[in-house]
Amino acid sequence: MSATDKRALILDAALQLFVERGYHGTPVPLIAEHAGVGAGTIYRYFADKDALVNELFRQWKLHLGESLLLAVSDDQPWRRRFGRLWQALYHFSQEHPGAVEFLELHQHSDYLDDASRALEQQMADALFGFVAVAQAEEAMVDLPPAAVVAMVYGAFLGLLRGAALGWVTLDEALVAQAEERAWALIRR
Amino acid sequence: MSATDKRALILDAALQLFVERGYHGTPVPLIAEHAGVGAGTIYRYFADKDALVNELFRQWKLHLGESLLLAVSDDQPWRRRFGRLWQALYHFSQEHPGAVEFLELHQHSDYLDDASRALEQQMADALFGFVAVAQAEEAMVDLPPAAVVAMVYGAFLGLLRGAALGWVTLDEALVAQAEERAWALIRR
DNA sequence: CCGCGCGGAATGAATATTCATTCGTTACCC
DNA sequence: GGGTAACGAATGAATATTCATTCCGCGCGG
Repeated sequence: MSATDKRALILDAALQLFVERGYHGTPVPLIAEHAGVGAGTIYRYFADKDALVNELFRQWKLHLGESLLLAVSDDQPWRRRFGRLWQALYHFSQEHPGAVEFLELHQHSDYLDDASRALEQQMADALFGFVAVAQAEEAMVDLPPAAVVAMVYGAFLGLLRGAALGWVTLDEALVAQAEERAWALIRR
Repeated sequence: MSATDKRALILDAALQLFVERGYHGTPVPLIAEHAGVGAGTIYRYFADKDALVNELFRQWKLHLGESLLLAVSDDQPWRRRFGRLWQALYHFSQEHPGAVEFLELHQHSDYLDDASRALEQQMADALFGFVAVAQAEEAMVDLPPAAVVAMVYGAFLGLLRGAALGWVTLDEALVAQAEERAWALIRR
């Protein structure tokens, strides 16, 4: 097993546990156990628990950000670009279970460092920019871009949360219907 | 100072700290300090930290649930009933800062007891029922009621979160515009 | 080929710290 | 003065982190 494998095992175990129990609710030795490594091994790869969670945050924030920006970058009608964004969000959440939820965990984030916060701001600004351009072309409702992003992203997170609680079953059909409604939310 | 005052001080301090730092991230002595009481005093009013957080949860869940159901109970057109619901949510979040955020903290809730979970289910079912009736009268889009609630509530929480992060400024005007858009999300 | 020895990786028990909870004492009210 | 409420230092359990030791793979000499 290569070193990078072990590092990835630790990050994967931490992701799952942080989502299930929160950062402060997850003891480091439990992460080690789930990753199948010794507790000390974690400290060969990460300076401390804070460094681990920040690296996890940046990794997934970057990955998700890239996926969303890629989805939106084509030169297409706005309705279609929005559809690609919504679908990208859905597929990302299915391919990487827990990652989106983890990224949203961080209201409670004494532990996020400056680099992580800067990255979050950067990703947010990119989305705000997307909305601003659509508004300039009169394709999107004229609210503050941040409010548009907040409502759409919030609606999607609500669905994820409902799925996690067993209130709804997310499948292609429901997500497609939800996409229609989310578009109705923001179309001009 | 009466005993109930002290109890309320503890609950208020705990609410604020749990929202800022999460349950596991908040030491009991810190709650005591913020409440202006001794650490031991907390244990005169609550059996342990778990009992405290569960009581807090039930108190606010019940309070919010009552406000929302009251808003929706009038015999009015559906658009108007929805508007009252949305406004009730907004005013509640402004009058009781942190309470709505706190209630949403509890994905990570090893610590919620059966009574708290039952109450949450009950409140959710009441909202689902409201949606189901509106759907039966063909006033609301035909998604699973839980999905409708999840998206609308999610959109509102997104705005709250955006406000907390300084991305948007919530005021009457913005909330009214957002209400329009949220209605567009769910109207038939 | 085989076995020996070296260096880095991994380990997990031991340590230091943090935290929930207790309890002996003090302060206050009637 | 007796009883109740409050306090916060003390206690023990839980947790993050360290570190002395073991393990493992590889090269080299016989």
